[in-house]
Amino acid sequence: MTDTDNIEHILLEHGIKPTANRLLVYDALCKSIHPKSITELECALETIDKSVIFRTLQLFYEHHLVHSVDGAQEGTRYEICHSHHHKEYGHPDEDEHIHFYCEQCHQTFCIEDTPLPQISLPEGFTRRSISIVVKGLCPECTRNQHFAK
Amino acid sequence: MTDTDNIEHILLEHGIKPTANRLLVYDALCKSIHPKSITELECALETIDKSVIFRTLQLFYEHHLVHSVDGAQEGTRYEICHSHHHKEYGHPDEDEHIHFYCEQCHQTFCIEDTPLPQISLPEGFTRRSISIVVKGLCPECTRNQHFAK
DNA sequence: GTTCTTGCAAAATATTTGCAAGACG
DNA sequence: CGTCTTGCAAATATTTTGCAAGAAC
Repeated sequence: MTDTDNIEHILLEHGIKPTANRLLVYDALCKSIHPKSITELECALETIDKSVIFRTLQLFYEHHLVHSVDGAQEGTRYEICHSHHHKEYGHPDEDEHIHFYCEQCHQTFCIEDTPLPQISLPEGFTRRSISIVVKGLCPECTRNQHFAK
Repeated sequence: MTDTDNIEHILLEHGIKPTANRLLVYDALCKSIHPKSITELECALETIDKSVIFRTLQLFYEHHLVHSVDGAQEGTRYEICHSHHHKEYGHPDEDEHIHFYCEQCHQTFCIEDTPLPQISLPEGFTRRSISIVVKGLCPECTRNQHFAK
């Protein structure tokens, strides 16, 4: 599905020149269930420098190829944007979804089942994206919490 | 309103010993419209070391005295929690609200008018807090954007 | 005296930029 | 050539911890 040719095609569609590094970064993001931080990507892609990863993600973000997730610790995380994107500023992507950050095990989960709520902003604000992060304990840590009592 | 005696009272109510530094940090947060980062607080409170501010905010957060806002850049921001708090884990605070982060001027706004949407999580997750950050352009930057065209 | 808080220093982590060499067209 | 991309180094920024001195009780 997401083989090299495919990714190449996707990048081109978004106006990004498909270099080898970019294909690798995209691929790594695709293969992950959880959104990934720059550091994690750096570990997964030992051949690529973090500055390149940084600039790649920046590029991807500008071209609506990834979402950014601002979990609390360990910096921003990124994940592939699967929807059709909107080129005009002010149109949010369609596949944005809620994230859950576990304060115990520090993992970020994608909550895809729950629909993104409709949020109306006061006059004047232009929306580009939305980030909803619920924090607390994930199922496993919730269970452990109970045992601890 | 939020004079020293008052703040002292609030801290005590939340089980926090009201030291001089803590009163100052609380006071600084109260006086700000926008949520503040550790760095900003460090500038505003020149007498207090950032490690103390860090630990103070951590303490406040644990005791539901502040919310944390994960705007993209410049790290986490904090703001006073005005609602009654819930001591049990899993009860979100009541006065949480949406934030807007301007990607142009990098300012974080509190959107208090818009009600926080009801969000249901899958089974097993325990919620502690929720952070909703809409990103885009603030009214002023939106206006400038138009002129730029 | 024991515990908690503070300030300083410093480690650990994350983000961001400069620049020269190389790839691409 | 001229532009874009890369890798390395390094500057910045941010978060976090260790520890010893001092305050609080």
